[in-house]
Amino acid sequence: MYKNRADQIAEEIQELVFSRSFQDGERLDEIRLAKRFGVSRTPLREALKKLTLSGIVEKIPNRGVFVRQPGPIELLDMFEVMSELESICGKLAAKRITDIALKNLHEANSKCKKALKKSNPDSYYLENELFHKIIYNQSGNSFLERETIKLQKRLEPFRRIQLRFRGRIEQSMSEHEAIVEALSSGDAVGAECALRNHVSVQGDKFHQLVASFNIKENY
Amino acid sequence: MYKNRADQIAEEIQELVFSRSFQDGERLDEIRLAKRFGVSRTPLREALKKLTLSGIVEKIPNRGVFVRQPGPIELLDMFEVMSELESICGKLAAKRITDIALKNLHEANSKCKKALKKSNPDSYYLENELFHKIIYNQSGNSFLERETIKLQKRLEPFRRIQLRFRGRIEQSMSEHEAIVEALSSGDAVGAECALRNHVSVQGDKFHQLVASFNIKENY
DNA sequence: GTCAATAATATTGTATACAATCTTATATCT
DNA sequence: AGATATAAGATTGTATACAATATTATTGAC
Repeated sequence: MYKNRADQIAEEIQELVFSRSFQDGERLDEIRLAKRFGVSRTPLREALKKLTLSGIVEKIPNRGVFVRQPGPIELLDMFEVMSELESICGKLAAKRITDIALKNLHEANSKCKKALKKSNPDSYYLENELFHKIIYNQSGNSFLERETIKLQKRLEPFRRIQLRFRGRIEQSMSEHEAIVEALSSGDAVGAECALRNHVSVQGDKFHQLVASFNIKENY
Repeated sequence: MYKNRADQIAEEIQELVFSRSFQDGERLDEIRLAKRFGVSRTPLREALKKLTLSGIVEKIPNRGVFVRQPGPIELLDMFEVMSELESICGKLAAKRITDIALKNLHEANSKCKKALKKSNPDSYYLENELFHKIIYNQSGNSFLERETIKLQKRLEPFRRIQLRFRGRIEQSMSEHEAIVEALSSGDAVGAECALRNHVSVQGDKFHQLVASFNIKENY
């Protein structure tokens, strides 16, 4: 899959940041990381550059690169954009979705239901991801699809935690029904609203998001 | 402003791509470019990596990097997203804009009018950019602001050409009035629609965009 | 004792040299 | 003559060495 070690290392470091192995504000020492990954500074610097451009780390000239976890405010901002992007995808998809994709969407939704019955959050997350990706794709706008996926990836760790809260999966599932319904009947406004509401962080979800900051996997 | 030569070179190459000094599909030879800019391959590769991640050039492993000008379809996709982003900024700004910013918005709009009277497209473009940036900023969402500016920059060369078409500036100006009106009265839906319509590429604008592909500066 | 200046240290930024990989051309075999 | 295999060439990818710059520590003067 990967062609060069640099991109591979970028992904690995990103994982370490997402999993909080690297704390916020921590400096990423080029030389130490190079030794850790068994490479020279050159590919490691390329990896750090990539992470800098995607906003996961911050580079201060002649000082070093530092981990930059989004704070609550920035995270809320990102979720706000995410909900708008998804709602746009839904709006466009309502008018553009193909019959085949609609069938696949139903199928993905069924798999979500099965995961819910087995009360398997991880499985639900995966099936849910496919469900949403079908909608991104059926927006008929490749650029929008790519951008939405990019942000989705960045928010993934936080969404995953959210699904762990009691009742969240059930609520998510019932919202899916409204989305499918709207897309099936070509109701652009309905799809738009259903998706915005599905993704946006408001009410209880806000508190859950803030709470997720302090969650330790131990408990 | 710049700290390292690599980022500086990235901007310069980007300019060359935007100004079509580098044709679509053209290979960017690392060694030749390094000589041209008087640096070694290392900073030049960093520059190319940056451009790759922003999508301006495409990197094929072990083959090289190639200029990748968006085709008409991709460009339409990007404009569709741009109009939606702007409309979101407007929707949010309608509820969040400060009195001071509203005053600045009026002022920026006045300057646009002056540029229109002098029939100075370049001046109009600059003032217009400020006008829009105030709205992005007053969305109260920093992440949205950054993302919108990023896309705006990428579409800049095309928007600039569009403004050259007869009557386009006058039309743009009258649309501004509706935007200011909506934002002043806190009309979220009005601002949303006005901005989407202002930016989206439809009708005549579509043909102008397609036509701009074949425009030579000589004529 | 405190402030400033200079030296020492550490870290990033760049250049060059080398290795790996892919493409292309040529030669040989069927 | 065509196809395949091998070798030559070109280009990217990586390692290492060096230069520039910023930070910190130390020394000296007031």
